[in-house]
Amino acid sequence: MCYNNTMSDDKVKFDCIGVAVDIVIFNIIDNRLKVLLIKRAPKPENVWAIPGGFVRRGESLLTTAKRELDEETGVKDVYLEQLYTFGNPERDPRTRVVSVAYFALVNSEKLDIKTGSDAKDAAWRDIDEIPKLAFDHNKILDYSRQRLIWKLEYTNVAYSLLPRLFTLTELQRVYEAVVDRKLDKRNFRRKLLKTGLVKETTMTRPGAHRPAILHEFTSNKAEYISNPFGAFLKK
Amino acid sequence: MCYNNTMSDDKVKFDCIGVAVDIVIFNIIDNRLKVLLIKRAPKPENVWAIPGGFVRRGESLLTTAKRELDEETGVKDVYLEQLYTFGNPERDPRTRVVSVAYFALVNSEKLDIKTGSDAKDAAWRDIDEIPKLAFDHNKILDYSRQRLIWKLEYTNVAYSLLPRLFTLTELQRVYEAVVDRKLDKRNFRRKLLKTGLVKETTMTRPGAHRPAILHEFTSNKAEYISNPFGAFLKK
DNA sequence: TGAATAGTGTCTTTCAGACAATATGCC
DNA sequence: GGCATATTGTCTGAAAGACACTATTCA
Repeated sequence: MCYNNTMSDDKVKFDCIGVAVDIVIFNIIDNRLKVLLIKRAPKPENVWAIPGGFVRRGESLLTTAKRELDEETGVKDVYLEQLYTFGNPERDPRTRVVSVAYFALVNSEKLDIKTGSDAKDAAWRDIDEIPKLAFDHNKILDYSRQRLIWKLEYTNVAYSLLPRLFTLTELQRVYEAVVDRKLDKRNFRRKLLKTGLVKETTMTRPGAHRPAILHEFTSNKAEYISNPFGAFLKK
Repeated sequence: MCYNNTMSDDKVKFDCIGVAVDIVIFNIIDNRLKVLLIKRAPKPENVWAIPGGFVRRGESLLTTAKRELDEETGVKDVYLEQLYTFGNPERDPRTRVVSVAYFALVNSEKLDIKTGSDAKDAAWRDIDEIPKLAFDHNKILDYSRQRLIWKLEYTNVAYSLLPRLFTLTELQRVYEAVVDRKLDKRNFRRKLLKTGLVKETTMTRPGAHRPAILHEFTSNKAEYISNPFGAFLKK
């Protein structure tokens, strides 16, 4: 049992439960959807897991998430939102821990994967090649995958997964990687233009063949879009 | 600081944080969307709040939510889902408490509002007449309102807010109460039929005028619907 | 000029949104 | 028959979904 320290008629008594924040960090590498996994140093040792740690005194949940994210990837100011809270009594065999899961979207432009004190190793793993993870982390990952699909359907967060300048084909590859399905190029572009999500620049991507026009997002703030992809991304 | 009780190389150290579950309980009364509020007996005293309590040893978050719901309303087997977790360090001035908010949908058919030991008083309050609540409960309520709208757009959970048999006008009133806007009767029914959400029965509702055909839901399991209201319920 | 990728338009069907008259039961 | 509520259909514009050819650059 825990108690707070204030005067007696304000006394609060409650069971002692650890509160942790775990983060699913998504990235697109080589047109594939990847997740950052770490190999745990603490128990359970040498098992893959998603990054996370306990909430510290005075930290909000979001602050904890940002700190963990910075420790693992060295990035700040990325897309980050709360996902779900997992609290089954047996989810951590060591002691009672409630995990508030967050999910983050980063792009490869200026990533810097560190190996923090908590982790022996870190690696980007393809979403379709996830090993058995510690605790209930596979469940958390399933959940975050669904959320990501939904986010691409109804918001503009795709900007978080790409560098500032990109081609329309690259953007389509992001959507295809997330929904795990080929999309029709003409319909995708028609739909995309209606959303007002992106605009052309005057630059092109030099390549082996016809150069593609580079685009940028009209907004780098997370928001709902006016003509969401909704049904378009569904089967 | 808290520690678990196992052997030393499994030792886990973490700050002591209370984990509570608070529940937003929605109901439709007289065609208006209502929320169950309680008047607190513990500090802060005599302030309205949404029902809730600490997670007990061995309880999952969902179990806690079900227990609280039963204590407050006497109902079981209602629609209940996790909403969001609120964890700002200052949200409870007594001590550090993280609140996992749930939201529940009940119907008036067999409600039994109790006054539990924690609450001096309980009342259904109109969603548009919510007083200043304890802690950050007003924020929780705002959040749950948004979630409810979304749920009606994309899932069949409306069945939770109505008795087994209902008229189409009554169902429309539920949607109107939630989105807080009048809907076109013909378009609503056309859209509704496409969803496959409801089916006719052979019974009618006796009344002062032309009787309406009673309908029932085709499914009483929460699920996404195939032709969601989506855009229809938006402005 | 051939290879590879970028970019573009039409047709059909379905859905959203606006709109008003008829049907039925009760008194 | 009058009243109150229940029930039903059409038209128009927008979006979804299927589908194939032309344009440009480089080697």
